[in-house]
Amino acid sequence: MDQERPVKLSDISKALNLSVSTVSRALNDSHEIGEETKRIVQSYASKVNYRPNLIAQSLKEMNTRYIAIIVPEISNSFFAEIVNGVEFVANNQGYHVVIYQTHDSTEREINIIRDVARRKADGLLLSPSTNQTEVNEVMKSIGAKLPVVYFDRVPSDNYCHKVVCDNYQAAFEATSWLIQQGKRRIAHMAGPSGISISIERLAGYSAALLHAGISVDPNLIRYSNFLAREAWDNLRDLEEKYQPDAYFASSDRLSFYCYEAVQRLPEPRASEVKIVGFTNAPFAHLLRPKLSAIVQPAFDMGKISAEMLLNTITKKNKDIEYGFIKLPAVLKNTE
Amino acid sequence: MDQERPVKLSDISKALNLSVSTVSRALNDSHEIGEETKRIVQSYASKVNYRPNLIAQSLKEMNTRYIAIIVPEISNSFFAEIVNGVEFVANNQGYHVVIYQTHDSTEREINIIRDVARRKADGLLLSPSTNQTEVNEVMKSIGAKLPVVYFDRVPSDNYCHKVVCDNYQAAFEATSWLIQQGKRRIAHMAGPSGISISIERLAGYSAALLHAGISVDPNLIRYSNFLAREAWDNLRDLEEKYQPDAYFASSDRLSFYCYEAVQRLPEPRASEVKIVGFTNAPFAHLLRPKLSAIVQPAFDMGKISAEMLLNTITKKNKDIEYGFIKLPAVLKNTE
DNA sequence: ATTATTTACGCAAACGATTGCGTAAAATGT
DNA sequence: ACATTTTACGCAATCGTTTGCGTAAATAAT
Repeated sequence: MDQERPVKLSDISKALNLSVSTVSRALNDSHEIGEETKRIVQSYASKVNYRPNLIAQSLKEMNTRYIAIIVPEISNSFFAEIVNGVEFVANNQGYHVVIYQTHDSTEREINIIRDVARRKADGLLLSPSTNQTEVNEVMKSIGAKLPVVYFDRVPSDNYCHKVVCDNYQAAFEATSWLIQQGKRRIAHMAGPSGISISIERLAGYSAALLHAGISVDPNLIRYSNFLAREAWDNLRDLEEKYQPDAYFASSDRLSFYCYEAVQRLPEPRASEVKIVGFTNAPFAHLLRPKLSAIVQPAFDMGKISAEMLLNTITKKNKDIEYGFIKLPAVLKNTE
Repeated sequence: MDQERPVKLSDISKALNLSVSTVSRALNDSHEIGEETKRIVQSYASKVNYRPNLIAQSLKEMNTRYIAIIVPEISNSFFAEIVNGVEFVANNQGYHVVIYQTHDSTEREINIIRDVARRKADGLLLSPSTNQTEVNEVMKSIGAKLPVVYFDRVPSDNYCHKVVCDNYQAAFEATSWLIQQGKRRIAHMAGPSGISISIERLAGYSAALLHAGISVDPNLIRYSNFLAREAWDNLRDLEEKYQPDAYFASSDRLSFYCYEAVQRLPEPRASEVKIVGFTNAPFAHLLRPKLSAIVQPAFDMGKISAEMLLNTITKKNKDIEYGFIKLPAVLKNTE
């Protein structure tokens, strides 16, 4: 019906016969405006439903009061929980959080990072995709000014803020538990090689084996990028050639793929092969036989990441003290 | 090291001894700029990594080239798939998608809607929370101009764009299947009363019962908002007093709560009670005993929603033809 | 050769807000 | 009664773009 455009300051100023600057100051409760005028302006503004145009505000103030978080996949419970943690602290401090997902595509990721920079988000939380070097290039080319905190998958250098869980320790515990269950041919379904989490988890896995006097068999270690196809091929090949008696899976998705593959095996293997995997899926504990789970403190990781980010945003001081937080993960749903 | 701020048009104009307007036009490949000048400007711009400030651009052009989608919970597979569908078409048309979640809080939802409006998103995809009337108020108060498409949960009036699945039909089929399995005391775990999906699913459930000559027992119908607590209380109460022989669950979460509650029952009930629920969880089929699932065409719903939205954004013509799309859902994972 | 047109650029005004500075009138000080 | 401060407001610049219009020089038309 009434295609009324949003009301702006000049509308109010005309209606009230005041200057735009007076209206602006009145709405911002400036001390240089008379009480009476303030009342008039404020009541009129709320009557006509005035809302400041954030685009204009951002342009003037050079900040946007929102932070962006880029994750591979929002449906992944681990990342979803991280987002929740981020929102928890950001919202408390008056920041909005906008969420982007990359679907593990470097191209999309770069596209998004560029966009976030050009839209002048006040900060960025990033779990970079497989292609670290390319992403690094982009991060450099966006002309600084954009505070970043990396989480989960993090760069190796120390001149950035990082929040992770103790992947080495978690992998060590998980593998040790499998060994303790009598397993010795433990396959490791790893994520993409080269990224931090894969490297650390592999190290923990290997250390646990060696610690138990079991030699590390490279044939039992399989890297999968995030395509389902690769994982399935790896699983089939492992079953055909090596028949592991346990699987240690390095991600949510890999855990479920493993589980499904094992369930399809003929008995008694289907119920003998044990699986432990990284997963924060809230309903993983409903599975029978059990899927043992390394649960990461995702919510806390999100909270801490956001705190670090907001600190570096608000702190104008140049003495950048790069933070590196490592939280413990716990092994759950064992019998 | 070098805290170089992003380069802007005036930097280029100074360096090249040209006016800002010439630089702008050269970069936009305007016909009124000489080929030679264009080359110089463009090559210099790419050398210094110039990226237009989208805040300034948006302010001038009065559009932002992004759309927002607000969902209750990103970790819910149903919504995650919808988001994927939305991204699929939006990205193809040069729009970015930013994702917000409300955690089913009306307060957060209103907050976000206001923010989206003030940041001048070009459009909004919305699955409104429980509190329809309050949200409606807000939607009216933001001064039109913001195209909206509702999906999943939709308002009852016909003066808006809507995309849903055929909840009535799906509920009818699901309930009929349970009846066909010999169940007669079928409980319905419904979502919040009053919202579209609850109403339609209840209607389908009731119709199926009546169609089979079974009377509808109000005691077996339980509404739960999105707090786990309510669902658990309802489930316990149902078991204590009525011992249903089947459950029809109206959402992802309720499906899993039901499943867990039933699994905890003593045998033989635990394996006799059948459950069918709305869920798009990718690993629901791994559960034993089975959880039968009504799977919604979420990706397509997202695609269609985005198409409708982008149509109304680009179409300047006033003849607003409100669309109402209803897609079929399928019953899967039955035996 | 004179006029008409095109080419290639610059000036300045927008977009909607904030803010430093200037200045009348009112209030205060002496 | 006169100087000084305070109060309460308006003017205009600014944030980084885009774009309508004006205009000198170059080219084309007659």
